[in-house]
Amino acid sequence: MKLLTRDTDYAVRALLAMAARKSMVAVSDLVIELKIPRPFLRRILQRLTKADVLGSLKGKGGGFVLKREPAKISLVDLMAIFQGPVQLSECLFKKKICPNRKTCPLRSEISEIEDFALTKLRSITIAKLLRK
Amino acid sequence: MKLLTRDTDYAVRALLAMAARKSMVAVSDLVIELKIPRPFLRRILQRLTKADVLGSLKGKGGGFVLKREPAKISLVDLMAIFQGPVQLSECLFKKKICPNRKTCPLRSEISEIEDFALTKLRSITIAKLLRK
DNA sequence: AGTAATGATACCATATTAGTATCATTTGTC
DNA sequence: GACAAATGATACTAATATGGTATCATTACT
Ligand code: FES
Ligand code: FES
Repeated sequence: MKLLTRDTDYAVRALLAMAARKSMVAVSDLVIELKIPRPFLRRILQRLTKADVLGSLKGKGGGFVLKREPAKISLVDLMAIFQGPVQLSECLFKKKICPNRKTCPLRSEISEIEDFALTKLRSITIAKLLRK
Repeated sequence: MKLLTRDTDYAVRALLAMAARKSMVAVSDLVIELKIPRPFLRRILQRLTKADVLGSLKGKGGGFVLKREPAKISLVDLMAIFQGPVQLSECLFKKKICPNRKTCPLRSEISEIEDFALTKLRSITIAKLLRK
């Protein structure tokens, strides 16, 4: 089971590169550095901009900048942006097996897994990854 | 993120039905009870048979029976059969970010998530689900 | 022999993921 | 103001995974 999709993966790499520079960067530059297909990377950065993780400047000399602190960008955030919210606790069996969700022992186990995963994933931030 | 795929889901339901009966059942009967498309269910049961969870008997009066104890059939087992082994700790970033896996702080966090999930999922067995 | 079952396998349909292409809009520079 | 260099928006194609179907061979009971 894949935990991260490729968008998320690329987003992390791009953010790491940008966090290292701190200044406005054009996609062209990042493409050279990261070797990610240009239009694909563009779309990813645009989504990050919409999500307010990046800021952008149009026109000549424009590009993208980090807008949020690296310590405040975690894997869950990025997963949420590119893969939808991390929720493993959706009813596994679509009501066929457990009659009511309140007393379902399955749900409680799954919820624990989710909580655990969320905590861990939240602790992995761009800042943390940068320190290496 | 979907934790279980539909095959797994259906497998659980079928196994529950079979565990309740304990005798040889033909697909036709299960189809009526479970309302799962017949050829699809057939393929699922065949895979379970290959995995030695079920036994089967060909020919008239044949069908499938539970071969393994309900307490020894867990969600991880079924996930492994239908979705491949549960391993979340595959290197997330394909070597681009962490130079060497041994000292990777990410890996340790992810491994913890995986261990936790595995333990929980292993504890959910057909027997346990049946007790309701 | 005939029939009712599974075994094996190939096939089709749909959804998700990965990646591309294009045109509009903004902005700095001459 | 014209031009060039950037992003914004969006629509499209390709590849893969999932969900589901169809078919024929094989086995076994009657
Ligand atoms: S599995 Fe859905 S409520 Fe228990
Ligand atoms: S993310 Fe792959 S080794 Fe750290």
